[in-house]
Amino acid sequence: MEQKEARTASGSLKEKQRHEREELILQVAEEVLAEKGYYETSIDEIASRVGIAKGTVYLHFPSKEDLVVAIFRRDMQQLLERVDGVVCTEATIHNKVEAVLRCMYGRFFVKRMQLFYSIYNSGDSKRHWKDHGGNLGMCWEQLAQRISDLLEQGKATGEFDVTIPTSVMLSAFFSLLSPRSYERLMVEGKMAGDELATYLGRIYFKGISNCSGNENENTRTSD
Amino acid sequence: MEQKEARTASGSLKEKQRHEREELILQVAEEVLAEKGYYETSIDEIASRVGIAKGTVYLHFPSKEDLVVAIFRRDMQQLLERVDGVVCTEATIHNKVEAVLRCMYGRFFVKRMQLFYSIYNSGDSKRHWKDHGGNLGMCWEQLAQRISDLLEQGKATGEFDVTIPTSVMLSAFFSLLSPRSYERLMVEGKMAGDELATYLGRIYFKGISNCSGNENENTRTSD
Amino acid sequence: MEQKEARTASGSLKEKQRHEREELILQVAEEVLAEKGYYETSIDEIASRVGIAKGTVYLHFPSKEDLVVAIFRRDMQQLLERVDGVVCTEATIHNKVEAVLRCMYGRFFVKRMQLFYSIYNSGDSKRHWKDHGGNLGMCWEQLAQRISDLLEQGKATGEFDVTIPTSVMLSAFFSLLSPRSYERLMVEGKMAGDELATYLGRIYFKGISNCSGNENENTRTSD
Amino acid sequence: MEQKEARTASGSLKEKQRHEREELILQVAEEVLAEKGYYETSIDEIASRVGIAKGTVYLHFPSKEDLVVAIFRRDMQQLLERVDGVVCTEATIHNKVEAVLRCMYGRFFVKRMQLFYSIYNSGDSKRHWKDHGGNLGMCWEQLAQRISDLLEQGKATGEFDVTIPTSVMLSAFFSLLSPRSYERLMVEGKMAGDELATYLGRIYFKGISNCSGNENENTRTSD
DNA sequence: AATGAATGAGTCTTCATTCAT
DNA sequence: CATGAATGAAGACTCATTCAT
Repeated sequence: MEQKEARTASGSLKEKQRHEREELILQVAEEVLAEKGYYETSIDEIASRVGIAKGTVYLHFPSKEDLVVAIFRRDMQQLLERVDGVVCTEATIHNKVEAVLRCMYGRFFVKRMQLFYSIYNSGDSKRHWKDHGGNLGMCWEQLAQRISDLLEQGKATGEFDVTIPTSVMLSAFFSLLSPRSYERLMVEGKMAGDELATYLGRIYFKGISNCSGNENENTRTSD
Repeated sequence: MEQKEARTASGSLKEKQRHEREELILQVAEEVLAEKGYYETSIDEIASRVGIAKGTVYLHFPSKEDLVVAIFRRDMQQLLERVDGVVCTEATIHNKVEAVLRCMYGRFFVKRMQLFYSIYNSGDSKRHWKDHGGNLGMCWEQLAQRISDLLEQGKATGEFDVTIPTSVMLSAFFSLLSPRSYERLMVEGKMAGDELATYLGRIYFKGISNCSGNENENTRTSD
Repeated sequence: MEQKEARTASGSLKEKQRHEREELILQVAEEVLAEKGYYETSIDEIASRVGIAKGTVYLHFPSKEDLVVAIFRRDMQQLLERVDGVVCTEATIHNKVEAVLRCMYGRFFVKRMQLFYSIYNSGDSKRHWKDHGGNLGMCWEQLAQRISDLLEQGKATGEFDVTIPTSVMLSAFFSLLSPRSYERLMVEGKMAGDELATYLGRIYFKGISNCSGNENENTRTSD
Repeated sequence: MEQKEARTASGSLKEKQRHEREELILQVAEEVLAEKGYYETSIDEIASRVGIAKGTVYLHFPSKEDLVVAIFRRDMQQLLERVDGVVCTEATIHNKVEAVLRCMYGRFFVKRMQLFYSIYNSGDSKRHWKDHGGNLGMCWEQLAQRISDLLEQGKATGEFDVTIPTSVMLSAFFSLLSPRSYERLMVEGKMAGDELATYLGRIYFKGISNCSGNENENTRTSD
């Protein structure tokens, strides 16, 4: 009864609460998924870690898959925003790409990226995620497109090596660090996330740069 | 007494057949696993694809996990042998590393590597595979050690950039191509496996080479 | 706030229902187990006899073993309570032991005891039930202790034969009737449960009594 | 070829060997079954303990059940022979029954009896063993008959209490010691098998004897 | 809206039994 | 005969999903 008074107000209030809860579920789910992997994570665990009932999760996400897809999308959105922010800058192409690299391999996103990798590379991805693939793929494609564009521009300005296909550059960019390797370096190698990103960047950019790399050339001619 | 010869003979025959069957299971299992991932692959499916009964699989491998571990070990063994073969060569360090790279990313091994990646990076790997981890890890460590050694040697000869930690070089080497990216480039980009390996090699070696990469240096100092 | 009361109320309601369901499962399971034995009883059958799904059983009992252990415990508890009730009485030692005997071999408990016997004597009990054995054994020990105490007291008062070790008396007490024999006598011999208990009691008590039993003594000395 | 020479001779030789092997299987099987129980014992284990192939067991016994039945029968046969030997004696009825008791609970047979009990009382016996039940039951009945006769004779001579039904006496006789209790007393109580049998005999015979058991009578009148 | 009990399809695994060699 | 590889039925257990409250 007392709820009737302000239906519109409570509507937006409820809406806000709903959104907050959804966000919380996404955060916790991402955490658990990153920790245990898709198949070892049960809806039960997510719900209990959030402190809600299992059914409530289904009130927000129609299936486990959809939950994961939502995480993908949310993170991709964030990443895209950051990337777009970078692209609009007045910096060098090289610096732009490097900034993007820092986004993805820096301490902030690497956890999320790990999750994507583990699911995206889990073999069954083709069939299993096809239904949602449209959306997922679209997000991913957008990101890939942004980076591709940057790489192409870099080639145009003569910064990047035109003899290497952009698609390969792109793949290499995405593959620079597997989740597992990351963990190794961070935990066993006690390396800071950003330091790592810096090193990887150096390898990558020297690798794709247009510099002649003449010493290499010499060694290469020897075979 | 006369049975003894027969026994050894039939023993080796049986042994051979057993080994063949086992090999067949391993092959098919590897295939299915690569296709569907660990969790989406059921022993039932492996068995029916091989054309045998479920129980027969268990005759050779005491559990699903053991089956996967056996695949790991077998492939690692092969890879290690190849790598060792390469290491013994009289080639440049650079060429040796490149040869190893071709092993791992060339048409032959990439499928296997994909499986390793998908399982190794599946998040729960730490806990789930620990029991067998000793063995698996050992195989993997051996491989990593071989490559680390090569990289260190390359640094010593001045071929590789000493300012980049070997561990990072190693990780980058292992991560050059994620299974998913590979598939993309092969299928959508219609790129030959070896061609791909060549491009990746160029990026990687230029990336870790000791060349000054002065253009890059210039752009880098600008930030 | 208004939910809090409801929550407690509904909590206890749910709790009650849960308990009822659990009790129902225990009853049916006990029945089936007694009928078919541990290994021939499948969770599926228990569930379908209760009229619920297999999973529901696992909602209450984490494993088949735990289900059986729960039955054990529940029945032991009941039995212990009855025995304790008897022990507190002002009756003769003899009468107390007889009352306990009636508990165990009377119509009420004999079914349950049968189940215990069949599992307890199933050969692999040592290994198989060890984990829970702590609890189970404890219940059983308590019962055994009560009866041992009574027997010792009986010896002290001169009612029972001090020349027979209490441990043997105890074992004989527990073994007075095997489940199978019970069934025979009840079904084929058309004997009432309590009548049977009376006869067994007579044999047992005369057997352990301190009476000289001179005829026997005579015949025994003849060999 | 060399086998052809003495087909008849070898026939009986083979026959003997076959019988020896069968006996060996029975012995080992009995051992394992007593150790692990029916359901926890696999044909595989029996075969490997005997040192033969699994299939060979099936050459002698068409099924696991049949193997167990054969053990039953063999042991029952032996027991019956001993009992018959005892019955033909010129001893007192009491002594005869006691001798039978020593057979069953003495060190020699108790292991076998344990196995019988555990299977016979395993709940599913009715349905599960029905096919063979005819035979098994027959053996058992014969034994029961012998003992019943003795008990009846004892009643006739006034040695045993005529007010207790023979069927109850018989059941009590068979139930005097459950396998589990036996183990307890032997292992924990460090009691010799024969000593135990003596104590049980004393309880049992005093229990079924015709002695007035006046002290007991006194205590009994007190309630 | 939130809950969490109930569901049941799907998986791994075991083992008695068969049969080609 | 002996073998032991192959079979496949059966059972314990999990967990995403549904739905009555």
